[in-house]
Amino acid sequence: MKSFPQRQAYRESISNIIRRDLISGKFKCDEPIREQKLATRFGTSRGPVRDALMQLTQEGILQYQPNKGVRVNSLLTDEERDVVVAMRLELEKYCLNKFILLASEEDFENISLLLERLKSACEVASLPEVAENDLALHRYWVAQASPHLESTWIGLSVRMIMKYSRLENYAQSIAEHSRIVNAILERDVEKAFFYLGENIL
Amino acid sequence: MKSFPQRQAYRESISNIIRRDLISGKFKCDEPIREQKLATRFGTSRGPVRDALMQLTQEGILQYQPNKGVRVNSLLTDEERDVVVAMRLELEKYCLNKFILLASEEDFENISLLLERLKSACEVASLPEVAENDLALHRYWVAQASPHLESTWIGLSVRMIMKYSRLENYAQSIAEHSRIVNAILERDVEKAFFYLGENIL
DNA sequence: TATAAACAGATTGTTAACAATTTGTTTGAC
DNA sequence: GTCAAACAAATTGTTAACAATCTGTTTATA
Repeated sequence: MKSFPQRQAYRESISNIIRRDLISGKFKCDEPIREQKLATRFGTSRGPVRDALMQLTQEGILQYQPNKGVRVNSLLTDEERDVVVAMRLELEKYCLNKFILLASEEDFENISLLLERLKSACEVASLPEVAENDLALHRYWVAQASPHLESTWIGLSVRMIMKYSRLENYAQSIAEHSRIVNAILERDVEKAFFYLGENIL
Repeated sequence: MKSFPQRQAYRESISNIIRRDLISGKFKCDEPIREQKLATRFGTSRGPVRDALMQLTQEGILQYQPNKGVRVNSLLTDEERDVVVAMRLELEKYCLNKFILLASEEDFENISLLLERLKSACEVASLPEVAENDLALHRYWVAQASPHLESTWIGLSVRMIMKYSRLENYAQSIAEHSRIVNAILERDVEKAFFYLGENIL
């Protein structure tokens, strides 16, 4: 496990919150996003907000136009989503394999905990929370296996979820992730790959 | 073809220049990058420079630490590079196929021009220029086929090149890209895929 | 009425100053 | 001399003010 930086930068906290709002559809598509409004909401000046918006632009969720600010980007086409799915799967398989080979007991405890959190979110049936915990679980093994590729992974995953989310079927989501985590705990790479492929599509 | 935004934002121009410097290795690995220094160099204040640095961080070229600024990120491992190659190939094949189906005469002229520029850069044998024109050519069909995925593509491609560049063999680079472009002009998808696969590895 | 110019308001872009943090150096005690 | 505390310099983080740009409305003119 890695220790957190002393103080997480404003931009990170802010972009995380805005990203959650975007995933849960709190902003309409093409609706302009105003910096001052967000600044007052977060109790900061426009600077850190601009940073956060720019980060989300780079992730592909928002679209930037000079002198006009950012808007919610249009969704991926079906074909683009297929490509993104393939890329994410490629990336996550690599990470999952490496994670299984190197994971410590502490890692096992952590993903078990993250799985429990996902189950709780599913029971409450709150879509944004389910999405957040789903991503957090996957993100764990990506971050452990390859910090280099973590931000690439986020961009792919968030846009995948925004385009079309299978998360509404909560029971299925629990089942799929339980199978993946079990395979990891048994250090069974092939099985983990199989269930991951069933989950990411 | 798309028209450019009225005025390209500072951040873009600046990050493009810094990216080129990074590709050509003007910054040592782990060398800290100072905002003020760049600001005076570009004749602006630190604001736009911070934006540019943040964008490059998001692309994975730089690494950010709170209160410590950014440094040149460590290179991908061999395994990570293989994954990135596979992802980029997946993405670029999709774009190339779509581009071949939809390209206009003007598009053909544009990629022919970009190919000529690449040849010129190869004759001058200036590595950073070769790299820039190589990327510019590929970027053209990516941007035309899928603006949505353009920024994802940049991140993958730049880090691929930085890890290990086959660009030193200028004659080969010319040959490979000529074959790809010819296949495009003939609208021969299979052939284009084949030569693309030989080029991206 | 239709069109275009002029204006006013809102919003983004940039800058410089200030605050907070880190980093390097000096100082002092042992 | 070694170590640690205190200080100084450099650097990043944040803010508020100002400049430039865009957007919508009013007004003048034909």
